[in-house]
Amino acid sequence: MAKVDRRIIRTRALLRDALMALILEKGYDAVTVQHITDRANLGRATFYLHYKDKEELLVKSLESVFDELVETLGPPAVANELSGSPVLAVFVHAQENSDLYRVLLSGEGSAKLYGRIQAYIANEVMNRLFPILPKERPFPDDLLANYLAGSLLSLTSWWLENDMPYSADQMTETYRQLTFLGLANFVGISPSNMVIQPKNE
Amino acid sequence: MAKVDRRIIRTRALLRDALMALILEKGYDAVTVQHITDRANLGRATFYLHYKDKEELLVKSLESVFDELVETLGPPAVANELSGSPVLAVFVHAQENSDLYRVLLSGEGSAKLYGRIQAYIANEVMNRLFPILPKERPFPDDLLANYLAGSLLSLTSWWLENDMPYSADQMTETYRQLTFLGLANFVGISPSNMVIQPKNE
Amino acid sequence: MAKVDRRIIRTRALLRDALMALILEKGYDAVTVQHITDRANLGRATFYLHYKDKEELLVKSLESVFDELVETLGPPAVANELSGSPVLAVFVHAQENSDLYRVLLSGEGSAKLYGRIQAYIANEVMNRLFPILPKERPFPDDLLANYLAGSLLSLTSWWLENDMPYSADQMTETYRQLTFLGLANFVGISPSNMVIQPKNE
Amino acid sequence: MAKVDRRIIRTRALLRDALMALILEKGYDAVTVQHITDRANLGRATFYLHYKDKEELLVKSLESVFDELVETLGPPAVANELSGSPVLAVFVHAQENSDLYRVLLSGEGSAKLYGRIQAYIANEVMNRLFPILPKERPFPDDLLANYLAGSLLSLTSWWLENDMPYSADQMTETYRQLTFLGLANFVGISPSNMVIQPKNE
DNA sequence: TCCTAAGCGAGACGGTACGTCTTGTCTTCCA
DNA sequence: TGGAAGACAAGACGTACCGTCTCGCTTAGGA
Repeated sequence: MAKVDRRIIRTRALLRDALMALILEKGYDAVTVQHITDRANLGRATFYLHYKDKEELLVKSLESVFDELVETLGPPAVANELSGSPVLAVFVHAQENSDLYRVLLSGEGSAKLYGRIQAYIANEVMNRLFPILPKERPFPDDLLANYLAGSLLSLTSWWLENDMPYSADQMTETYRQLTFLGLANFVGISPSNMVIQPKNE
Repeated sequence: MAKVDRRIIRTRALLRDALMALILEKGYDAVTVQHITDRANLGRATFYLHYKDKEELLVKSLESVFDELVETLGPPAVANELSGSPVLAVFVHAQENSDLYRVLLSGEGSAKLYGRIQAYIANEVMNRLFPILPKERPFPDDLLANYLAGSLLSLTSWWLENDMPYSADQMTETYRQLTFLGLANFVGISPSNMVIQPKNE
Repeated sequence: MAKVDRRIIRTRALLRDALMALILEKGYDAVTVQHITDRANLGRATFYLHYKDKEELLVKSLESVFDELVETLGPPAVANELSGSPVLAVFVHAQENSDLYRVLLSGEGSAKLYGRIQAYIANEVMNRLFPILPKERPFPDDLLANYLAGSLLSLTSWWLENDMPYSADQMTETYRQLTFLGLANFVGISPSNMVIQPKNE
Repeated sequence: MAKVDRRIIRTRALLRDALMALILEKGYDAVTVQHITDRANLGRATFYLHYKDKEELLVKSLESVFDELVETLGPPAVANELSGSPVLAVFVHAQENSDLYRVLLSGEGSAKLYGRIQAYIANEVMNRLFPILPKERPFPDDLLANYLAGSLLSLTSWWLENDMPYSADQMTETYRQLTFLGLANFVGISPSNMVIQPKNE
């Protein structure tokens, strides 16, 4: 078994922490490898012993952050009974790591990253929500998963950028109302120019 | 009045076209100023006579693309009666410029860009939709606008990445159903773990 | 015709001078490109606009130094009558550039360089001396040329390393006596163990 | 007395052999410590347990090669009667180790090395030749020793680089003729521009 | 129609970051 | 204790872009 040198653990933690701190300070694009290693008190060459480039460090580092989130969710099978809403978990996690999320979701994070997070959430939606929905669904699963993930991230972005004016519970409820009940329930009408004829072909 | 040299028009058009072509070929980040000017048969220094950097050229260039879209929408005031759904217009525009949208929305576009587009759409939503909604709305306007814009972009992304398996009309209807009628209308239930108690404070 | 930017001339001169100064200070191997450009007040990248690496700068720079020497020799054809001894010219040139020669010939210069100089001199010997020697020569021309060049450099090395205890004239005469008259003329004997039987085959 | 671990002997031999093989393959400068230890199947750190750097290993290794040569010469005192020409011994040794000499003398060897070998030979010349020469000598001893050593190395270089077209005996004779009898004996003249007036001061 | 200010091509230059390579030191384990 | 393995700091390498800056050429549009 590959026994990992304890120094490696330490070095990687230093790099991860330095990267996170620097992203929050100046945005992902503006951070250089030199900055990271300076902050971590490591040689620049050492960086390359562990990661191919900035991107790889970021991805590996985020994995550990999101692994935390996934752990709080528990196994998909029993999620709906035991562990409360996974949506709530996302808002809570975002609240606890608000600095990080703020950077990732809007402004300075790389677009690749945003897409990756959305895909990640969409995947979780598929695993957790769909098993408890009726078999018959009028839309393709991945369309739906993508839509729900995108909506969730939009709300989260707005929430963080406006300094979290509501509680995580309230945001969860808002999300539920918007996605499950629909706007019509609240505004009373479907505006006329939204009513279009189904394409006849 | 300072009459603008025709060469300036020409040069800027060449730069814009070169940038667009190159983004489609290799993604925004991978494009360099040198690439752009090579493609446009211009000197690199010439680029800087017109734009501060790649970003500025991109933004200015996209403006012209989206101005096109806005023109098809017509003035907000009469939108709901005359010009059909603005949502449909977005899907149609995305279809007509699918290569461009694909790059912008997923993968290689800069995150800043994505945010800017979302904000742009959110703004249009505010201008066009809200005047025809009831005055009383249970959510903050910008939350709603952001949510609707995010949902629209999510659907558009999914659509383009899956090679547009539906018509623009169908996507518009899907969007309407999801956002206005809500998921509950289709799946019949609001899953139990989504029902949470409003925070009492 | 390629009109060379005057800045280029200036930049190359700065680089050459910086290299020479630094070689004298710390030896060729210890000089880095960064050192050179720092000394020359130029950006490091600028170096690479002009030379592939340190070696190329050195070679190109030495060419200009030795071109100077060759100019004082004049054309080979008339060398023996008009311009005095080319050997003397070498000693004089070495004296005038003693710092440089000291570095090149012993110690810190690269071996490649030493070989190149010897080859250069050997070539000049062929061009200048052989035309005025009798046609019949008992040794191959390049053996002889190499021998004479090597001897000359050996003497020059010794001379410089011992702080030039003789004049350039005296060194020239010494060289002439050793190579043309031979040791036997001065020590009277050919030591017994040097007398070997010609190989009969 | 500290009995030297047999493993140490073995390790050093491996390092020496690896270095020699690699120098022949790619030249001294291009060889790295990593290359050496890879070839020797040793850890890189092990190298530094035994030698300060590449240079030290080289010098120590060459000592053993040249110790061989010195052994064939026997003690200086009786050299002239018993052991044949030391010059011949050099040519023979060079022939037997021609690959090594080729690298050391021309092209890729370090200049420091070349100088060291020349100094080594000059020293032997002083010890072996001068005792059998007349007391009165018109040139400083070290000038002479250096000259003879330089000439010998020049000839050896030429010989090896031209694939040894003559026997070691013939080279020895050539050397004797050139250095002891002088060129004048063969070409008949001392060219006019070599005749210079002694400097009167 | 000329002339003059401008646009432009060409490319040198100072910078900054990159990812790679080598060196020499150190520490931890194994035989 | 000698050696293997390899983490690490240091720092040079050559490359790639960036944005700025001249320098001349050419050319459009006002005199």
